Amino acid sequence: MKGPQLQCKSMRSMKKESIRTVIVDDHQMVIEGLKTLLNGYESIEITSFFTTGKAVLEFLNNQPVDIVLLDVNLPDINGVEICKIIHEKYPETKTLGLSTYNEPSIINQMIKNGVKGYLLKNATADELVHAITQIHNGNFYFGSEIQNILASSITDDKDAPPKLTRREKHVLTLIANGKTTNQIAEELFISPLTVETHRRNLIRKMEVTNAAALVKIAIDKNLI
Amino acid sequence: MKGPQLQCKSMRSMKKESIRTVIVDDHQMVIEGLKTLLNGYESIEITSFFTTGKAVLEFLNNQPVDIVLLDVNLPDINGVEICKIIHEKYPETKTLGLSTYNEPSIINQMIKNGVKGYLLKNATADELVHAITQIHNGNFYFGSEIQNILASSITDDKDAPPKLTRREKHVLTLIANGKTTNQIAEELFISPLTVETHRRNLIRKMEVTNAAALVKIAIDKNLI
DNA sequence: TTTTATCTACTGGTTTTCAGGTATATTTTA
DNA sequence: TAAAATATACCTGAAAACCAGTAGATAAAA
Repeated sequence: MKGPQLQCKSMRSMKKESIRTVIVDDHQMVIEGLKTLLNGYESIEITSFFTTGKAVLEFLNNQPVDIVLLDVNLPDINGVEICKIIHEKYPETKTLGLSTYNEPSIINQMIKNGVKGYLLKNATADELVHAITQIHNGNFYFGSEIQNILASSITDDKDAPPKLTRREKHVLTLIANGKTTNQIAEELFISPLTVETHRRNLIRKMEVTNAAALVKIAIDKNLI
Repeated sequence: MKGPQLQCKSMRSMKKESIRTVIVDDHQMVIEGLKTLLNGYESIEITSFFTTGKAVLEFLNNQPVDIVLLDVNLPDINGVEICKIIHEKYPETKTLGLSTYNEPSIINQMIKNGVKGYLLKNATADELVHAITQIHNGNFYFGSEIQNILASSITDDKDAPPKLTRREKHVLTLIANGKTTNQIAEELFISPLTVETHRRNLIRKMEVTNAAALVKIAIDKNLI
């Protein structure tokens, strides 16, 4: 399926229309790696690269870009947030998520925020190029590992965000810090009985049996 | 068992003697990045690269290597372990730790296991080369960020490993899973009273006041 | 403007944890 | 081998957590 569909595209410009791609990653080594991996592929042009979310958003303000290779863990802005901003402000620009770890909840959030594909950083050059090409053609691309992760996380329905209220999150944080019901009540200027209620609701919502497990699950789900 | 490197043995005086370096990282992108970054430097020769700990240990069995660029997070063997093995079996070979995150406890363990230097993956090419050169000359090299991390972690004395026993770690894990003292006792075929003792010792050692905080701290310190 | 969600508060009860101890057999280490 | 660390076990009593149900006051959403 690779092959002679290159020239049929009814090009807007002359030559081969290359896919304008930018890289966002806070690690120089990864940036270099990506540049090297994509070096031999003429269809893809690395327009620029950035180590912060702020920088790439500024750039997009002035320059049209086809694909953003977006690392999830950035120093300034969360990758999930950047994803959202990009797709709201620049609907033409497509994002391909990249990360080291395979956290279903993050991937899910990225998808909700409009990411068009997702790869782990151990991807090969071919896989990377394939992903970029697919996404540029309006398709989605998720590596097989990612698909497995997503599939299992959907069937399990596990990382479904249990929708904690603001107050509950606050109480949860205090519980995780070792505060007792009475201490929490003092701190929040409410009755210990109320704190008990929140505590109960947290344990029920998170489907656990005590505070220790509650804390663990909460951390697992990045709620703290 | 490979033959054809025999004649290279006595080439100290030929040109500049290059530093035989191997890369261990499970991410293709990082490997490519490292190769690219080190490309222009003739003094450093990337002999080979690996994506697993097992592979590099096998290689070292047959080939002498000066420097191992060692990622901490590998799929099979823990980077900390590999470090230890390498320095025990191949004292001539020096390791330079590489990782994304700056976890003082891990860096400390690596140092204990003989690592000669440590860099974050956002290091520049110059920094990398400088580190490799320094280490090859018998010095240590730790990036300024790492030094800060180590300094603060020493003064804070915070991540001091509270030295949990095997049994205590086991109990800790079960507590984090929401098990009660009695359930744990059943599972481990010991008296609930014993479990209570372990629980109390855990809470004392970790300097917290209850199980919820215990779980949080334990996760923070990567004990679970 | 209903309806829903959230925060708040209470009663009454059971279970679990936490903090002080003590103590013995086994394993590790110096 | 002697000493230290570890794993095991027990006791008591107080504090805290947990369970189940109810319900009023707001605040947000339909």
